Amino acid sequence: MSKTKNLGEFEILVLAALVRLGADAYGVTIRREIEERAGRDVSVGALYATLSRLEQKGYVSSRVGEATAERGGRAKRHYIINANGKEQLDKSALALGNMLKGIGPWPKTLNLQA
Amino acid sequence: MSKTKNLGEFEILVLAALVRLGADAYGVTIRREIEERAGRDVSVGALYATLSRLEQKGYVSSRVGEATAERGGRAKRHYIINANGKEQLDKSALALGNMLKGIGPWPKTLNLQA
DNA sequence: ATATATCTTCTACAATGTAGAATAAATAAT
DNA sequence: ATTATTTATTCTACATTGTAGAAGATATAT
Repeated sequence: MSKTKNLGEFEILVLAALVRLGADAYGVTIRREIEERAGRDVSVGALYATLSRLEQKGYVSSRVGEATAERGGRAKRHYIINANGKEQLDKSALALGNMLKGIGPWPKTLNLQA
Repeated sequence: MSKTKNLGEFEILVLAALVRLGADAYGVTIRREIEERAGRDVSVGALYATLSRLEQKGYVSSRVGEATAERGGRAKRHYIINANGKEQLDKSALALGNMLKGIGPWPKTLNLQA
């Protein structure tokens, strides 16, 4: 049980995207996942800065991938959330969920209400 | 439809507390609501600074209450979320919900999964 | 070699988060 | 009427997180 440090809102979105994407997670896909699913603009600078900070805190790990791009371009840096990061994400999600449930209305597909 | 400006994580908790508390919302009760329900320490300074900023942005309104305390003490400042603030809160909740749903597990009472 | 495509890093600043001391303003006690 | 006590807000100072866009790196295509 590591120390809880209160993730920021954007950090939460990024960590959630990492969980969703699994092995496919790198800059471009993470950005697209958040923009599409959360309906929110994401600048590249904001994304990488946040990923870097999350890595410094030990919540994610990264490795530079093989240069297997199909049409040229720099190699991808793949990101993966680690146990510590998942733990923080769960805590933040639980706190937010407890505060937000029942005060909708939101679409049925969201199902935040208890 | 006013401009969306991406609420911070703590701002979301505070606005949600205002919705929950309704007319009973003032410093002490807001703080207690977040500490109990979100399971998170809240310093008085952090809370009032955030309330002040939310008011500046037009998301909440406040008024100093009558001096009807039963055992002395300064008058309360009552806070109320306004339509603009509720709109932002809903957007943030929707974005977070869409990213977080299905990646639990969380307690059944949370029901974040779709 | 040079162009083009893909992706990450850097720089600089704005906004949000945080804690604790200080202050204010009411009633209660002497 | 002073002083103590209680309740609550405001102030001060700084740390952390959020943000955008330019710059740089590195691959293939021409």
